[in-house]
Amino acid sequence: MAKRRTKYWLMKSEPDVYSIDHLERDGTESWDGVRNYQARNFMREMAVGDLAIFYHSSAKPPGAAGVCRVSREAYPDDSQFDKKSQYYDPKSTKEDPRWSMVDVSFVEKFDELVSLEALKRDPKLEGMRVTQKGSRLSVQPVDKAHFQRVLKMAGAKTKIP
DNA sequence: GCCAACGTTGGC
DNA sequence: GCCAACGTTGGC
Repeated sequence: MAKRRTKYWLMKSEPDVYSIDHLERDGTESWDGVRNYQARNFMREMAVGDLAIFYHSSAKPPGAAGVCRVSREAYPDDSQFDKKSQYYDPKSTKEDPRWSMVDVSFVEKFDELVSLEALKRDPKLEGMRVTQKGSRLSVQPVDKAHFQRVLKMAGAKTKIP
């Protein structure tokens, strides 16, 4: 079977809730709590080995903080069945779970955050979703060229396939 | 199937 | 804290 080409993504997290430092500490974490269908569908397209920019949202400043790797493909998000969770979804059933999550593993924390402002300013990143006004999607695909460019701006050590 | 009301995201 | 830009919900 032909190997699927690595895809590239961007995943947003509020660092007050879960930051790249938390992921570095934990090594691997399940990406739960996504409650947007478009974002969920992107997670369902992910495969083990895909790489993602770990993006800090609602931060000062917001921006790209590091890199993580998909280490488990999409499976049901437990929090949708947990009545005590803020992510509980009474309309979801075990037979047909509505929400999915993937696991991600720590790859690299950038020496310095590449701010959203810097991303917006760079002509080579024109068209990148996260730089567009009103882009709220918390999980989004990134062109390989854009991904490489962000790594370069960050002075990242990660080499991409 | 339309659309108004409401809720959320996330930069500023 | 504000508010623009959506996405979702539910009445009709």
